[in-house]
Amino acid sequence: MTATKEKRSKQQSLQESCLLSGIRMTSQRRLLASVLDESADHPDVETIYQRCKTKDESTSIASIYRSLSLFEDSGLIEKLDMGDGKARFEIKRTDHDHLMDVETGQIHEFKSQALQRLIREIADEMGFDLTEHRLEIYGRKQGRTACRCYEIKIY
Amino acid sequence: MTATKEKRSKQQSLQESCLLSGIRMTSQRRLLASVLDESADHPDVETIYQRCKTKDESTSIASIYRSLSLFEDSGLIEKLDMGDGKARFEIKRTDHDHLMDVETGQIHEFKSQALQRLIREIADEMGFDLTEHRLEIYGRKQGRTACRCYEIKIY
DNA sequence: TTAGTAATGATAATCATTCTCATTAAAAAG
DNA sequence: CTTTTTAATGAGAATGATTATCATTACTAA
Repeated sequence: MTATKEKRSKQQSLQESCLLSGIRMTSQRRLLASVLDESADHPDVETIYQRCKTKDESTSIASIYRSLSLFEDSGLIEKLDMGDGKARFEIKRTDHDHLMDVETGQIHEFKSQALQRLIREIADEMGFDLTEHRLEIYGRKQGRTACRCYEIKIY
Repeated sequence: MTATKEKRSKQQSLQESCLLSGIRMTSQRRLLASVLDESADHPDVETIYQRCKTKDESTSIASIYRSLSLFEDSGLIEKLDMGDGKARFEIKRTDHDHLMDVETGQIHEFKSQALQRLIREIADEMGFDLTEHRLEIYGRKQGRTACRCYEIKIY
């Protein structure tokens, strides 16, 4: 298990993947793909929209949603659910999962071959071919004391 | 790893857990807790609301949301995200996870000690104390052929 | 009982996402 | 390289799940 801190490898850009998937590439989709290619974090739709708008003022949020869905349906990007009501996206890499710091909200990526293998085995034992999985681990940094705010009543 | 098909064991009802957690129990919360106690499936909020309404016509959807959040914040129930926009709930049992049949949408539960252990280990290796985790496996029943609809072009 | 506080029901407000539709751009056909 | 056909876009309206507001009701603690 190794934490992955390095920036996304540009082995195959999302733009290229789109072409290989036979997705008709328009200037808007090219822009969106490039923004996602350059995002090493896990931006929500509004953030993605703003990043696109920086490069092309005429960007429409409707097209962002439409294209994100298209890319997702083609299996090129992945939707993350981090508890808040907002969808977050990243280029799909089936080789890693996420751990979220419950105190700071920071998202950490990690890879575990053992985990990937075990999940596949479980699906198999249940008579299913694994399509994909979604795992989010929530944790608190060790050595930091839990400090939720409790109301203290003084008598 | 064993699939759990039996109905929820009534070892400790949600109603009891609420009392132990110091939650003030009103008739509405008692009703909601009993409805969840009797639900062996993974109902969404609207369904939960309807089930409560059957037993008490005056039930308000606002209170359902409020009480579900309260129970969840107290760690007594768990919110599931199955891809559609609706939150689904079940009484929290940290000992099992879910596999979703991508064809039928049916949710299967399973237990895996190995998986629980591995997730805890991963968090630990990354310097975190595991708070909880959220795992959904998606799969296709073995022996069933994938049949997405492709447009076929005839020349 | 009687404050004082918290919970409820009804409904309005919010917010992420999806839909509509007129316009524009791309692909196919000539 | 125009014309025709089809798909994609932008703007904004519509939707639908969830949350907030507020007057009313039900607990709790003296």
